[in-house]
Amino acid sequence: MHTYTEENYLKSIYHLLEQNEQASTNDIAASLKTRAASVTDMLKKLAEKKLINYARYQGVSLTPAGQKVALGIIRKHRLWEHFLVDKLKFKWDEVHDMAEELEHISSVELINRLEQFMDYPQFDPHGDPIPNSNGEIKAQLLQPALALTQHQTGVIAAVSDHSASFLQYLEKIQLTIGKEIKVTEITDYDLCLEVTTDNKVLNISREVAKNLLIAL
Amino acid sequence: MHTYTEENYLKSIYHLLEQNEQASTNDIAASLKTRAASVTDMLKKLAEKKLINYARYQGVSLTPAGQKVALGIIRKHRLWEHFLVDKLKFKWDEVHDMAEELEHISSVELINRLEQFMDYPQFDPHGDPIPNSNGEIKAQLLQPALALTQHQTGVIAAVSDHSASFLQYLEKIQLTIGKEIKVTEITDYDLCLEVTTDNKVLNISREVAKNLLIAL
DNA sequence: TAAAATTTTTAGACTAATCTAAAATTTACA
DNA sequence: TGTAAATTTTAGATTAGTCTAAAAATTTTA
Ligand SMILES: [Mn+2]
Ligand SMILES: [Mn+2]
Ligand SMILES: [Mn+2]
Ligand SMILES: [Mn+2]
Repeated sequence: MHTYTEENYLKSIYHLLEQNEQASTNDIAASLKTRAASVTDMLKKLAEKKLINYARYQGVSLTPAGQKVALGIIRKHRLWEHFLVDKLKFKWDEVHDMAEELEHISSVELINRLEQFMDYPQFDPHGDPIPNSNGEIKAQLLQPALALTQHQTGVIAAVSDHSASFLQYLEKIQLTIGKEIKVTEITDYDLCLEVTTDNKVLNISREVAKNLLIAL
Repeated sequence: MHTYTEENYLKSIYHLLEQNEQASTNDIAASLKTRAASVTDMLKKLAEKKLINYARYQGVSLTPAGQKVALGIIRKHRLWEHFLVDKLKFKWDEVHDMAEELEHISSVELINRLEQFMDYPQFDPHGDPIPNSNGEIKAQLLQPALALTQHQTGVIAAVSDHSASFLQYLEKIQLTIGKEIKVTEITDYDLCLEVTTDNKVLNISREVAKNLLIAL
């Protein structure tokens, strides 16, 4: 169908447009660890195949066809991550690189069976929603823990930093998906939040609170 | 480590040497659906990397390093096939093409966990032995059902034709792995064998009997 | 054992994806 | 508003893997 590389470009563009409302040539290059000149070449090719809308110097958007491909890859990535954690007992910080390979396994039937085998999970190990087999994805209503006011309570639903070091840190301090936290104090002078969970009191930096997403 | 293509060449050479004691340039080209000229190029590259022993016009053999890579790919192929049949409930004639892709997923830890998840299976769905994580593989003692004499009994252990049509036929007549069969009559004039299994009498052609492997 | 047939290798070209360096265009701001 | 800075595109090369056509080597066979 499409090459491994084309799939990665489409997924990358999708993710950039999720956050930035803009997917620039340089941003795509950075996210794929390649060069802007290479990106321009590929954008022409993807436009030729009607997977993106592209005009020189004007940035890109995904066509419905391109969006469908991107969501198919994201669906596979997240279902495989769920499998690795739920069935093979990997930790949530260990699965991303394996899923980067597994997401390109072409069979749609395989991924549908895998989904059934795991009883139709709705979220991946990092709290991200899993698109269904029609490419439909539930928008999540989330806010950073940083936005919580004093004495407010919330449930950790996802993370916005997927780096292994951040995930390992959260694991260590036991701030994982599903945990309820209460902001017991906000200290202005040292930029930290005091949160309480499981009757334990923790101090987390504003940087950590920014990347910890709370269900609305 | 090695490219997808290099891995396929090594696996192909391994399988050819299993059967033929010779892996010719043309045989490799046929098995990989490519051209002899392309094979020669790749053989030079694999020799450069010390994965095969190669001298112009003299054919090839695998070095210990090449053998190890080949067995690693075969291990992954067979474990994934077992997963697809045992856990995802695919039929034995449906899994080969998916395994051709999955065998190139690089993580060794992933395949070891998958093996553990399935309780260390010894054989894939077609009766082929699964190499262990050290690349050791048990040699199977098998003979074609065709070699059975009248009134002799044997257990079906594997197949030597892996085509979907052959596997579907065996499924239909219920001659599957593990079944005990007894040769009740050998008819010289129409080239068929009469076999009895589960108190049912079946007639199978010599071609089918040739590809049905019996444990010794 | 020499010609014929077959197999294998070489030569030269093509595609997908990448790169560096330079040119073109857009954006920022003095 | 015009110059400087940043971004993006083009030009020209490179690498892995593939191809066809032709040459070289081996094997078969008469
Ligand atoms: Mn991931
Ligand atoms: Mn994830
Ligand atoms: Mn197979
Ligand atoms: Mn098999």
